[in-house]
Amino acid sequence: MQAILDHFQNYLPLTETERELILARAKQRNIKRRQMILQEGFVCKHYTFIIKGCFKMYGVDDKGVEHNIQFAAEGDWISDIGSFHSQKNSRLFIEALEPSEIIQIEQQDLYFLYRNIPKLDRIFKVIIENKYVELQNRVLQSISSTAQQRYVNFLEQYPRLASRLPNVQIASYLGITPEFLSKIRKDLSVK
Amino acid sequence: MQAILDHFQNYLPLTETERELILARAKQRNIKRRQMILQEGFVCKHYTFIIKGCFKMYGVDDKGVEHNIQFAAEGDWISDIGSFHSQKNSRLFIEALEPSEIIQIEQQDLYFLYRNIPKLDRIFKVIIENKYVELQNRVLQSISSTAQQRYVNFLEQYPRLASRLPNVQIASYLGITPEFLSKIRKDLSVK
DNA sequence: GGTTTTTCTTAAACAAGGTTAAGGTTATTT
DNA sequence: AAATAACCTTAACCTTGTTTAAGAAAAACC
Repeated sequence: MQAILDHFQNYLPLTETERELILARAKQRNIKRRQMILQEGFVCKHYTFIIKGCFKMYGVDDKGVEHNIQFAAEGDWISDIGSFHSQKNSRLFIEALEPSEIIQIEQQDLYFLYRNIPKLDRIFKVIIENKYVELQNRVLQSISSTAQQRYVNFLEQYPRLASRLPNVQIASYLGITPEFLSKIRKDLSVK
Repeated sequence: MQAILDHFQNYLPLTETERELILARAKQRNIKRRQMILQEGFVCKHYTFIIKGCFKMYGVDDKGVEHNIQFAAEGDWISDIGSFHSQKNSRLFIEALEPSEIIQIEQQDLYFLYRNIPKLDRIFKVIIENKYVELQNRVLQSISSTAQQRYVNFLEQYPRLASRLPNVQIASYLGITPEFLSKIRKDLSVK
């Protein structure tokens, strides 16, 4: 549980009282591989912080194909922010790709923490600003680059993830078929 | 200038003192069509709020082609958040598509406001959360839908923007050529 | 109000990426 | 340890989107 305090303290120092408030409202869980912590049609009840392991967040199209919106590993947050705040049903899934350890905070608890620790507004503002910049780069890539460029870029930007994830998952993240990714990898290895 | 106070007060009420602090640090400007408020190779100095008019934010690839990352009109904020906070050179441009009126806050002034009005952390956290959700939907679309679906979706989601922008700009935003957008429009009109 | 610049469209040839199907390999599960 | 399921690759064929070029229509500028 110390992990989440350390995480916050990377951004701003916390007092002993603040740390206690947070710990009282954060719950630790173990998650099995393939287990889902959010499913389409349900409200996203938690902000989830990953201590260990790896998750994917994805949508499923009318043909039943999964499309990976995001990966998250140690030290990342994952949740469907839209559903979390609006309390409307999500159209997304969040699923463990590995056996994982997480810390979860429920919506009402997080709101309580925001009210009692104003610092947390700042911390989460900065966290999401960073995620926003990342996502914006991804949008730019997706409208301006070929699949091969996007793949090479993914390898450079997330080497740890790349070596840890099956190519099927990476292909889904890049918006291409596994077959085409296979071709790209062949082309790259020939060069 | 009242516009920016109204905007903040959509999120949370402000005291008279807070309103004065904000006004003292926000500067109003008029911008001509085609004028740039950010260019590649420069640091993004301001958070910009749009009172009237419309802007595009874009990157330019090695062939000199522009790729629109984002449009922003009345009531929106626009800035290269990454460059703004890191004070590193931006790789993006922000350019007026129409004669516009804006309010700008410099980095040091915004940081001053954050320090003196903790509420603003909350307000900007919520603003960027909303923008994050929007962007995430766009990523999902871009990895899961055809150009035609993305165009139809754009028309539905941003009807005001769609009728206000030239198709060339929309094509750039969708990640397709103007020629292909033209074909899509023809196909849609035949149905 | 006329001129220049941008915008929109069409079409043919081409490239990027998808689909289907099949076989081989590596992980997981029991 | 065997059996099942997931993963990776190849290749032929098909679809989606790009390129190039050219002409018409509409805006913006002076």
